[in-house]
Amino acid sequence: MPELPEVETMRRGLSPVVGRRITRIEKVRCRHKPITMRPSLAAIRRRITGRTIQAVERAGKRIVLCLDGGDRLLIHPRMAGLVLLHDPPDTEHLRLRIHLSGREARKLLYWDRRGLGTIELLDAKALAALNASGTLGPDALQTTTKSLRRRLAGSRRAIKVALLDQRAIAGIGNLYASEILHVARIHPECRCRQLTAAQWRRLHAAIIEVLQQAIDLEGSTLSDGTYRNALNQAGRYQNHHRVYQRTGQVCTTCGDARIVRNVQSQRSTFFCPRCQKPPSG
DNA sequence: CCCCAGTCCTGCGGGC
DNA sequence: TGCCCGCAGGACTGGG
Repeated sequence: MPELPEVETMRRGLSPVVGRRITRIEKVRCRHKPITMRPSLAAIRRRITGRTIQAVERAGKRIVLCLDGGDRLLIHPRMAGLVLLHDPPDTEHLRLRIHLSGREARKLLYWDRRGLGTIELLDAKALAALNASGTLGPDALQTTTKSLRRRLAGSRRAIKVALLDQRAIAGIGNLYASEILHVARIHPECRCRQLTAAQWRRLHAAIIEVLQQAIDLEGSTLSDGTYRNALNQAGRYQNHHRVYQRTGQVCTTCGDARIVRNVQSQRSTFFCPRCQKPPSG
């Protein structure tokens, strides 16, 4: 499931497309339901064919292709989407080929096993409106202890649930939320309001540490094998998971308690009951 | 403000 | 062996 580290890895892998012109957008024949595109594929095609990709950025869990003239193509892989330069995992779920000028890396591919991903074209005005709407909070890697507190400390929500709120902080998903809280030694059911100054500092440090290490190891490829980088290679951070999908296994930090799974907001949470003390009261 | 259930979508694994 | 069901969860929506 692409979260910040996986999307950042994809973004880095896409650097060869910078400076290229979009020559053709090809919808791949696919037996599955088409993915959501806004506006329609035809309209996107009309507007961006012939444009040059000036930069590849990331906004939370979205890849942003910055085009000359100010338009932005936002690719949001959601659960099972990949943005690739070569060799998709299979051809059955290949959705889109964006043909580019130049000699190498002439195709930017969008592959999506579940089809939950979305592709949106925004002009400068729509982009400004999106930024103003607060739909997408500040990037998790750009937060400070102070900004984290300012955005979350007043909430009555459990910290695990709040970390998943992209309006508060962008980029953290279900996997990294559990990992981050374990590093920070904070129980996932602690209410934001009850966290101490020391806990906020540890939380911020853990966000940076976990996300940065995961980026260094090119993200997590789970047993379903879906996530790959832009060159269709697996990540390596899954070998460093402390709690995620480790229910019943001994915690590697305390070497004593076993990892517990519970459900918050209909989502699995994993934690160590010894390292992460439950909230008092 | 916040919570919850439902929705989108497909593949996979468990149970029978 | 095959079928059905539930699960995976990011983001959004509608109702409370």
